[in-house]
Amino acid sequence: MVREKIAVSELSLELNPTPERAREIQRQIRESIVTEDSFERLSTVGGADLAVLTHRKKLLCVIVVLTYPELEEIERAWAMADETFPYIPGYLSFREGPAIVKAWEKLKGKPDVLMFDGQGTAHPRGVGIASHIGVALDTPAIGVAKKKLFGDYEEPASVRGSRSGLLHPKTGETIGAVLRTKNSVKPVFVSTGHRVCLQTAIEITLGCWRGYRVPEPTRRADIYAGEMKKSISQ
DNA sequence: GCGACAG
DNA sequence: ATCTTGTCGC
Repeated sequence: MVREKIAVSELSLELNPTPERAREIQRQIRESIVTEDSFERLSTVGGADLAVLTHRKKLLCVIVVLTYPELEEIERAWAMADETFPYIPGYLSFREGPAIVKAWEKLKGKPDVLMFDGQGTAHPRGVGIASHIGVALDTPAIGVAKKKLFGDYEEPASVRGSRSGLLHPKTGETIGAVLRTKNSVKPVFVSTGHRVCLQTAIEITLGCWRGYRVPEPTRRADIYAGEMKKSISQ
């Protein structure tokens, strides 16, 4: 069983996989995704985001850790990784994963749940970045994307907290939720990453609200990544 | 062949 | 993601 965990981690760290290889990795990762709550406590929430250093061909990842539900920052870590994979819809984790894992390893304390700027199970093959990295790190994770990648849905009511199901186009299975985090503002797409059920992922997303559409963990990480990028490229 | 298409 | 000023609405 220990051997298996190590094997999964190695899969996630594989760089520059061919399209076929990437699909094979996703098939295997998918089997390890846990869609039910599996964590002891929920007193901290982490948020990860990246900035691209185009000229240096590097990806800068920042992960912030906030207390929950107070949302007070207790740690911030960052790391840079070479840009070894292009952005291809459906394969985002292969591009951003390396930088995220490096930043994760720099954290003194790991958050109880990690929030990603992207999909979890709301993915063509059920393995969005939140699920892929969540499994690789074997940590609770949720996906909160600003746009849809896959699935059918109806617009949720305009009042904050309203939601509608994000369904698989073929099977009709619920793969995520379209959630209104702020009145009269475009909704976000929430889905299970790993070890957190959809219902809990929605609750956490709403619990991380500080008045903006994007929840605090990811929003803060995005701000810090942007500031760092600016100071570095000057 | 024509749209859709996380960051 | 990134490039970018003003502008419309609550």
